[in-house]
Amino acid sequence: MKAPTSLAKIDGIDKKILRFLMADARKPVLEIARSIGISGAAIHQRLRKLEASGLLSGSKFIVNPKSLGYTTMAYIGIYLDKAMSNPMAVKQLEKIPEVLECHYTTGNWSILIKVLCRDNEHLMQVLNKEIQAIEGVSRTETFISLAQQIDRQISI
Amino acid sequence: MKAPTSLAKIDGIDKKILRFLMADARKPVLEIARSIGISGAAIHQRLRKLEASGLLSGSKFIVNPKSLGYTTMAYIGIYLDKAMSNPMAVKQLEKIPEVLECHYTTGNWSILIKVLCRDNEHLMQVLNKEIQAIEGVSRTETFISLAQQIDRQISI
DNA sequence: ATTGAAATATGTTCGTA
DNA sequence: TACGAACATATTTCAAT
Repeated sequence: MKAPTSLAKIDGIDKKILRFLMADARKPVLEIARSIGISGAAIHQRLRKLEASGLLSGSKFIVNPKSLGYTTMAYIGIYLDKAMSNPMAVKQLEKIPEVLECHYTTGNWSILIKVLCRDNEHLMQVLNKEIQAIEGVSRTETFISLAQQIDRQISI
Repeated sequence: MKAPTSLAKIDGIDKKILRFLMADARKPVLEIARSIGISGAAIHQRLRKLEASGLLSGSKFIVNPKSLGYTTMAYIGIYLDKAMSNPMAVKQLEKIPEVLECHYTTGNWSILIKVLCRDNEHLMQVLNKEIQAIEGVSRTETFISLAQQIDRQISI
């Protein structure tokens, strides 16, 4: 992945290609080619350019956490002591596999994290034994997601 | 995607396959086969089973929003009037492309959303002209993400 | 930037163990 | 489940426009 120095210029064909692949990363380039009416080689070249520009940062298989028994998602706002630097806290949070996202935020908290746990009991363990155990964490506020109703990427 | 009726049973080989594909959805199955020392046909068969079980819910190309000029991410807690039902609000939020996630949460707010905007001004527009305009939205609290320091899926 | 064609590699199915 | 072989597709490169 390259850090973008300037904005990527993409045209309508790029957008069509991206929309296909954002929905299904394994869609064959030749299928896309037939759908939008240009050659496979052209798409291949465009994808190389998009990747080189840093606009494409890879692809992922999506696993359904519920199939693995992970049904409890929550956001946790974390208050940090002044003494505790954000990077130090993040380093500790990285070691906790249940922490899927970590944001350095404006507002009440220093940090907002998203965690995924098997159930409420597991969430409680993670809160009490993992998060609260981090030095510098003074207080937390937890918001359990009862349902995730929207989940998507930037619209192209 | 199938809703999981029971927990998926996956073994070490399944995990290895998933780890490869979660990191790079386009990694050729035959490459994975060579890496872990079983035949491509076996992996193919396992992937079909994992998909049928609902554990695999597709794949995505990841686009870097910064390359498109989207640099401001924020979480917004939304207070809904009692009269406004959650599904009605979600229906309106779905129409706003800047809204990437929407959670029905416990705690202070009725809804927590994640939005992605070009800049602070764009965020302000979305807040004032889109979110606040939704009937039933009484108040919002915004937390801007100054930096996202962790972003990953469930660990397998 | 795009194309078609050639060479290489992969996806997919199937019979068998 | 896993395998290998056979067939169908896809990826990748390249010379030409």
